[in-house]
Amino acid sequence: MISRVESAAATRRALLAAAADLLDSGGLDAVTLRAVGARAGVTRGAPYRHFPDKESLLIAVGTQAWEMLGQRMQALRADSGLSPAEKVRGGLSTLIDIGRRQPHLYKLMFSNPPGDPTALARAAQRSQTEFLAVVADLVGEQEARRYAALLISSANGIAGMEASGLLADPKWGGVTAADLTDTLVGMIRATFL
Amino acid sequence: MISRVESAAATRRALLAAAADLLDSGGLDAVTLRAVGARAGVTRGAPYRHFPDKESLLIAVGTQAWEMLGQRMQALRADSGLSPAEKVRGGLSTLIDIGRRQPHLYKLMFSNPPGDPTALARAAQRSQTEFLAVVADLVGEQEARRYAALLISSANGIAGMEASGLLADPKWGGVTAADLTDTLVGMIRATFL
DNA sequence: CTCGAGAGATGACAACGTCATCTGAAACTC
DNA sequence: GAGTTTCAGATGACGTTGTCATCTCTCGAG
Repeated sequence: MISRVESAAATRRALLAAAADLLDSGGLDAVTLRAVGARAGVTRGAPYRHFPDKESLLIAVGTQAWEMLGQRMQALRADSGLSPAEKVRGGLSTLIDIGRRQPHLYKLMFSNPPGDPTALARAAQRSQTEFLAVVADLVGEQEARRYAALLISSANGIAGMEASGLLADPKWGGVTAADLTDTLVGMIRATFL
Repeated sequence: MISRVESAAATRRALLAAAADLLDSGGLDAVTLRAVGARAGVTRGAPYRHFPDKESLLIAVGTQAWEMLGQRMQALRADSGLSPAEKVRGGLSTLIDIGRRQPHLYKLMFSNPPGDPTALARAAQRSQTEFLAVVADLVGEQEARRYAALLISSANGIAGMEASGLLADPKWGGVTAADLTDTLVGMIRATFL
């Protein structure tokens, strides 16, 4: 038997999953409270029992994504079979892969909401901390913060360029996101050798 | 006396200016066709005489911004008082400055519309070509395309991180967008010396 | 002078986010 | 176990939005 609080929690999860699905398949415009409710098996008003408004629901979806990324970053850092450079490259690739596979979710993760300007930074905490530690192994504690910020920013930009189709321009000679990541990590490594 | 076509063109310009103003001050949500019309001195239906739909209006605003950036890039390239490295740095700073001063416009410039996936790439053509030439002066024709793509992507990412407030996190030790740009250009220069 | 074209105004419609209110069942009190 | 509280969900309504069909009026060509 399912208790009332269990059922409520299940609905909340269903709403989050529905919103994430709709975001993936149809973009932000497809995420309407009515559609989310319908996909979760409830009506349009039900989400208001779990989230104060639509923006909060989207923040929750983005936070969920950041948390999963944080776990992957931690696993990457803990992987003893990889060199520091490989870990850095892996971290960047992980981020860029989200941008490629789930461009709308990715955009959500980096678009901070007007209502709560700190929501993103809070959600991104763990991912960034893990990545910072990985970078420190490569470039040392002294310069870690600057280079970690640069690397995350660059990876973010590469993913964004790819998502908006700007990288596909023949002007760039068919360069891929992976090429740019390699170039970047190569430059970092050359700088610290 | 103003002719009819002149007045129509003036309305079109007024609509574009109104949309850009509203975007700057209140973000994308503030750009409603009714508000744009009101600010341009017409009613809500008038924009449909100049743009097929709202998305087209926004594309036009973004295209305008890309064109102005293209002009600035050209002027930068033509400036004989700057070294190649300074030109590259200037180009990146110009882009990042737009991100800082007009974050909503900046986001629009890099957010590819569902209706016309090639609109952005077309609008960005000139800016990218100019920047490509500047980069070629620094790293040579051979590697110019890859590094230009990397630099634009990175600048884009830096601007995005700054705009979403993720750079302000104390974790990064108070690093600024300018710091990251300098670090990036410094690495490029070191690689090609 | 006539008339077609086109810019703008206006009314209407469906979809949206949101709120107030209602309903019913689970959970708690005695 | 009966009565009461609580809360997830359903429903109706409202204001706003993008968009379309239709109407008006004025400018410019013939």
